[in-house]
Amino acid sequence: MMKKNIPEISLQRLPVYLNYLRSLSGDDGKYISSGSIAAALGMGEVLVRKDLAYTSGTGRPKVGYVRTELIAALEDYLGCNVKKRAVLVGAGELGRALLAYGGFEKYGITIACAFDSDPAKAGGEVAGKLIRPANETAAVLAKEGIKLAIVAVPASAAQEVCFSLARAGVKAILNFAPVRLKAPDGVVIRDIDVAANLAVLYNMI
Amino acid sequence: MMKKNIPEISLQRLPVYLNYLRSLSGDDGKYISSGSIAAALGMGEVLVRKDLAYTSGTGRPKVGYVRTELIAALEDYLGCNVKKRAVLVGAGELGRALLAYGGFEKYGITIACAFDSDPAKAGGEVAGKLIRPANETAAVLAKEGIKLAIVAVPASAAQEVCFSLARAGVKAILNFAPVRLKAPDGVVIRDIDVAANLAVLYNMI
DNA sequence: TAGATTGTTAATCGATTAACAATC
DNA sequence: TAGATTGTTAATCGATTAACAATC
Repeated sequence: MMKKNIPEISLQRLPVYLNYLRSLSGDDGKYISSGSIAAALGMGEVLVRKDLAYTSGTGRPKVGYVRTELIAALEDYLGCNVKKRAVLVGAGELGRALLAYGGFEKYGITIACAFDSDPAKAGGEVAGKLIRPANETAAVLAKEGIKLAIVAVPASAAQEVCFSLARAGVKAILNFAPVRLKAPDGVVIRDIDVAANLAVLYNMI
Repeated sequence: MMKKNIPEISLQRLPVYLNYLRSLSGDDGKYISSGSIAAALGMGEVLVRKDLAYTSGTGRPKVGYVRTELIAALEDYLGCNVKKRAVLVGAGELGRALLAYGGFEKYGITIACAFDSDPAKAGGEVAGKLIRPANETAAVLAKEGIKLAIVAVPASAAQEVCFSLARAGVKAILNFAPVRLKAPDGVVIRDIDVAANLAVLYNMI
């Protein structure tokens, strides 16, 4: 299903490199080596080179990588230059915070609108984004050809929402409800359970 | 540093089991087998047994695990019954959503208060939780002996915030700023970059 | 008892790291 | 040229899965 033959775990690290490279200013020099990236991020330098090799961001022995070229290679590989639209389902506290969050644009992703099953919320707007009634979901997704969704509904509703999104053509779901969602055929899912993450950290102290 | 000798990756799965077991109702039967847990969560059954063995939630051949005992073992192992306090730094959109989020209580974690460097926000309240001025951070953390923090400040400020939290005695940080934070000695960090997660998903379609 | 399920030991698989030849 | 750095092949490490003995 994955278009590219990069291991998922390497793919997940690409945004980390991209963020770091973007955070450097012009006067950090034109070139950057895998060793200095690795040191800054606390990783092994061979790992960095291997990951970067997947993006075909190609370095030069002795000098390293041209920072701007590497950024461009990563952006290109990750599809940052492809305009994509996503929807958000569940306009509760977290949902509204995500609607207002501008960080998706870095990756070429725009949140088109939100859906909520509460009629009292429908019609409202957050950060200029309309909250629509849940029963319009399938129609809007089909009409706009949207493939990405963020789920921020209560745990009890999440799996059902996931199935309807899949029926409406969604191919990737980022889920914030604290349930492990079963993935419908041809749909990729990533579950982020914020509270569980903090609980796990506590156990690592 | 980790108190227990469980692999981190197993530890991260424990909340998944716990959520699933809690979601079952009483009339799903007294016993549950590793096989049925595995099937429900889409994982291997040996993996489930190995993970559960770390919690000493011990099963009986032929019958499986007593669901309530297993839940108790997981809660106990994860420290859900130990009352813990956390603070939130950065009361922006996401920060305020997290302040209002009740999901931490499942793991025995209470968010005590928030801090924000914007004087206009200080003094405000979200879900009954006070937003205090950033310059009170060290004093409050020391006084309350708080070890857990959630960081939801802009990327440019996150590393500095991380260092001050560490100086003030924080041992674990859940970071939502899109930067890989360097971990001060004795501090564990988990970075969650929401936008990057969605971008990665798009590349897995 | 027979059969189902656990817990554990051994085998496999995949990811990371080490070694090193290529090269600018 | 010599030295630094890349890219790749081989070795290591750790996690998952398979096999199976123990047992209720």
